[in-house]
Amino acid sequence: MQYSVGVEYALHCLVYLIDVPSNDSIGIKNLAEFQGLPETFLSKVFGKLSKAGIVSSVPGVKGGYRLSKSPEDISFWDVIEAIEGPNPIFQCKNIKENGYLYRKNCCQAPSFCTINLVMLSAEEKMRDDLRSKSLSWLNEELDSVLSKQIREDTRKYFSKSNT
Amino acid sequence: MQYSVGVEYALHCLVYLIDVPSNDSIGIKNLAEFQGLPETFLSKVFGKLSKAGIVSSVPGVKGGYRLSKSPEDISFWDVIEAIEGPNPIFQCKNIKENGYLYRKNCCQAPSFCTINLVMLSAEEKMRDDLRSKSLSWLNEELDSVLSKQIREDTRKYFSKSNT
DNA sequence: TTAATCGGCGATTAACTTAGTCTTCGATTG
DNA sequence: CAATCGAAGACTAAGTTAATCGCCGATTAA
Ligand code: FES
Ligand code: FES
Repeated sequence: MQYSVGVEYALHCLVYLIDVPSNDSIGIKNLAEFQGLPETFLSKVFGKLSKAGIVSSVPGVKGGYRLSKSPEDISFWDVIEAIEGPNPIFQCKNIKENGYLYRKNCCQAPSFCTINLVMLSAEEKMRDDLRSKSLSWLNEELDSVLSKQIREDTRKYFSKSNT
Repeated sequence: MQYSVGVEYALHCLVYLIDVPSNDSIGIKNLAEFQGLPETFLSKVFGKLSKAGIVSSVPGVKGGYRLSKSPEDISFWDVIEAIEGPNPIFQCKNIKENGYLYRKNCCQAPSFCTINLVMLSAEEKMRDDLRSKSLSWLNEELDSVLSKQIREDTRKYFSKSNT
C-alpha cells in the first residue's frame, strides 16, 4: 500500500515550475530529461495536475507547462489529491452491515462505524499537515537547505533550454 | 492507493476478542461466519496478527485465537502495521539522485530530500493519532455508542459457540 | 505553407499486487 | 483413531501500476 510514484514525480517537477514567469513555461521533455524520468509517463502525471487546476499547458512547439495559480495557494495535499484522487486511505467495505446481527434484525438505524471514524480522523491529521505546506514554503525551505550553486545551476538549465 | 481490506477485517475481529478471558479463545470459523467474511482469507489475516504478537493461537479442535497482550497495549497503529507492513505510504524512489545535476557532479554529500521529509513527518502525525487509540479505548467507545442489546447479543454469540 | 515540435488522449502492455481458494500438515480433543 | 481446529504454502483470477505507442490538434519557424 503506497502512493504511486506519480506523486514523487509531480512534487519534484513542480519545484522547477515555481520560479517560472507567467509568460513562460517548461516542457515535459526538459523536466523528464533533467530528472531521468520517462517522458510519456510524466505527461500523464501532468494531465492529472492540469485537470486539478494546478498547472496549465501551453500547446504547440515551444509549449510546456506553468503553474496556473500562485505557489502560495498550492499545497502538498493539493498535489497528492490531484494524483491519487480523493478517496481515503482506509478502505471501509461496510463489513459490519454484513454481520450476523444485522442480517437478523434487519432494519437498523444507519449508523457510522466507530472504527471507520477513527481511521478517517487520523488521516485528516496527516492531510491537515500537508495542507499547511505550500509550494512557496517548499521553495524557501530548499533555498536554505540546498547550496546556492545547485539552485542556480538548476534554474540555468531550464531557462537556457527555453529561450 | 488504499490499505487492504485485511485491516478492516482485523480491527473488527479484534473487537470480539477484547473480552475473551485468557483461558478461552474464538475460532476463525465463528469470526468469519458472524461477520460474513471468507474464512480462509481471515485465517491469513490472523496469521499476520499472530506474527506481530497481537494475538496467539490455540491449536487443535476447540482451538482459536485470543489476544496475546492486554487490549490496553494494542493500538490501532499496531494492527495496521501488522497487516500492511512498516513501509511509509509515500513512495520515494530517490529520483533526485538520478537527476542531471547529480549525474554531472558525481560525489555529493548524501543528503535527505526535503520533499520526502515533509511527507514522512505528515504520515507520522497520522500514526501518532492511531498509536494513541487502544483496543480498550475502542471497547469503551463502543459501549457508549452501540446499544446494550447489540453488545450483549454479540457476546452471547461467541460464548455459546465455544462452550 | 509546410515540416517539425509540442501537449492531449486513448489503447495497449508487462509486471506486480490483491483478495481469495485449495491442499497438505501438525496439534488437539473426545 | 477420527474429527476438528490453526499454519503454511502453492495457486489463481482480477485489478492496479508504471510505462509505451500512436494519432490528433495547436503552434512555431523556416
Ligand atoms: S464497517 Fe468498515 S470499518 Fe467498520
Ligand atoms: S527523492 Fe524521493 S521525494 Fe525527493
